[in-house]
Amino acid sequence: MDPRQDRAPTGDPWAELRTRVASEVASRLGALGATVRPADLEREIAAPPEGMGDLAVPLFRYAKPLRRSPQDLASLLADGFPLGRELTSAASAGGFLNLTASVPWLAEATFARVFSAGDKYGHGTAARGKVCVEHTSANPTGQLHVGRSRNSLIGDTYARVLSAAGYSVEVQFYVDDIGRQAATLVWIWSKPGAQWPASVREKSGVDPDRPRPEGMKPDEWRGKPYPSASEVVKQDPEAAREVSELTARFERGEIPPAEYRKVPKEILDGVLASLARVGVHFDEFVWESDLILDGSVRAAVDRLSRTPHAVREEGGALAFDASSYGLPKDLARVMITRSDGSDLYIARDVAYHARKLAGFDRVIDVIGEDHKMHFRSLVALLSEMGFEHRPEVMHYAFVNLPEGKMSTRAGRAVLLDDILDEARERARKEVSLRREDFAPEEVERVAESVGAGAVRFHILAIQPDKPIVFRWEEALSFTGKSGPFVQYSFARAASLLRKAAESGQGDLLAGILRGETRYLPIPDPPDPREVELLKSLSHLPALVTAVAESGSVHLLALYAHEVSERLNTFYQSVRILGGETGSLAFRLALVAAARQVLKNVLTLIGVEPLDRM
RNA sequence: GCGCCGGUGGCUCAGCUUGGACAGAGCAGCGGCUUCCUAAGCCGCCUGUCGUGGGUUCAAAUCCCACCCGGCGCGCCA
Repeated sequence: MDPRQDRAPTGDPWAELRTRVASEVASRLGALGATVRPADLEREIAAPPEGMGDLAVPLFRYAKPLRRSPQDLASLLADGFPLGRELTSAASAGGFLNLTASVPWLAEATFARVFSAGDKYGHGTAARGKVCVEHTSANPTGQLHVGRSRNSLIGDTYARVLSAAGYSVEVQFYVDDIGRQAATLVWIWSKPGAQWPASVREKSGVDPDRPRPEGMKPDEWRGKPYPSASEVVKQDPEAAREVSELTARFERGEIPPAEYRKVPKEILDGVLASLARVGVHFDEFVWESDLILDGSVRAAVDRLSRTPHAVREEGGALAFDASSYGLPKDLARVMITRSDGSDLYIARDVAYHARKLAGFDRVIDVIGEDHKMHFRSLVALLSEMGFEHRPEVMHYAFVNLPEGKMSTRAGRAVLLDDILDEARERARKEVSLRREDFAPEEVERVAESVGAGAVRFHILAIQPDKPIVFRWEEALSFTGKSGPFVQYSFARAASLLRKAAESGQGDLLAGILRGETRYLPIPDPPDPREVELLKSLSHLPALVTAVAESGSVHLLALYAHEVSERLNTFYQSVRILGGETGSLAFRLALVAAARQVLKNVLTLIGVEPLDRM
């Protein structure tokens, strides 16, 4: 009989207790004459300051209607509060009812969930709907810089969290292969070298008649002529005409998609290779030009042109008056097509979102804050077309450099590839210094992983709303609040468990991992550092739920740091193997649970858990 | 000019949604810890008018208003 089958508990260890406390308090307040909804009260339950228990019920708002002081109410409630097996004390303090959880109960509740759910600990148990997360969607015009990759990291992490919360998630990359930018690059590369404008040849340093140089990524090589070519297109009307002609021919079906997309595809592949280094992957690529070729864009424009707020401009361009959708007056005119009848980006975006809304319960876009207005317009257009649910958006602020805005054209951008390479170099030095026992391949593997972990964690640990001023030294930190610190803590736990198995505790450990933790002897009193760690471990399920709700992915990184810190403090202060026999099982369980929690949260934030580093 | 977002110790950031108990971390600085489970660690010390001013409240970093500073945006680019 698998013990996991035996009433395997799931979810948040605290959930039931909170509900019980809320209903108890509500009924007691009710007896005093107040009308209190348990659900409201449950929401109000907070965490008291350290050392004052685990759950705090604020009583201030009930004081006035009951004509008693909050302090009185708290003492009244604390007196004879039913503790059961979960609670060890109920105390009144400054208008709060503070409840302290019993450590044996919490240990049992947490361990049972961690070990029965394993890699799924913290994940939601109910299946939710289908959600589409679109992120990155960078124009295929060259290498990704760290500003752009903030989009990828936030989007990727959010997708992981939604999936953990029970959604069926599809991650999409929208490839704009037909806008002016990509078209410019397709245009320049469609010409033999002899026809390249001199300025492009010079500035890009690319000879298109030669194959891609050894060791150069395709996104770098293919992207090199972009700034200068785009300059030419801006200056020279003939060049601009050629670009328009090229896209027009493609839209008429005169150029096979595979041929037209050759260059964008190569750039995309290069970008994807870089993103893969930081653990970012996609399920689906939607090529913008397909939406044109299959008629979706035309259908969307037709539909929009027949809506009451459609406006035909003087030159013949189609616009849309969005003032009734709450857009600021001077921004309310949204342009949909050009005077020459060609459609603008938003027209194609509407077609794309129409398709997504039809196929998913939730549609989430991760886009930069510079697109806020665009998104609002998009939502207005979709509503006008009659879509009932709206796409949701996660905006993030830009990553700037100390010397100003990041700009590839101004040569002021930090490329994702470059920061990752530098991170790997530094990690390699650290690893070789510390681990002389590692084979060269392992040094390499760990260095890549630690470097990527540092970069990924650094970007992710900051609230998306906050502009980041990017500094190399900070992004490459391997200590303190960093990815490698969390990886290190995980490796340390993993190492200890290996040692435990080697030193004759294999059976004990195997039992713990099978979830046989119900009658684990708990030290009495437990060390406060054991309790702090245990409490952190118990908080993952509630956190995942909250982040799935709010999109505050940075909280996961901060949580990973908190667990690591508490694990290290605990680890440093007590002896686990070869310590007091009475506490061995409990401490091993703590380490095993911490290892599992760190693994799960690292996976959520896309940093690789390393068994050795 | 208008709109949206940010402004918390020397630096980088949590906390603000749902006001509550002394505002928390990391880095930097200073001082300790390794015959012992990975020192990428641990312990201690130092540093704060929570941009400014007003308001609401028993209670404001958190809510409201005004202003200041920074970022982003403001119809035929994406």
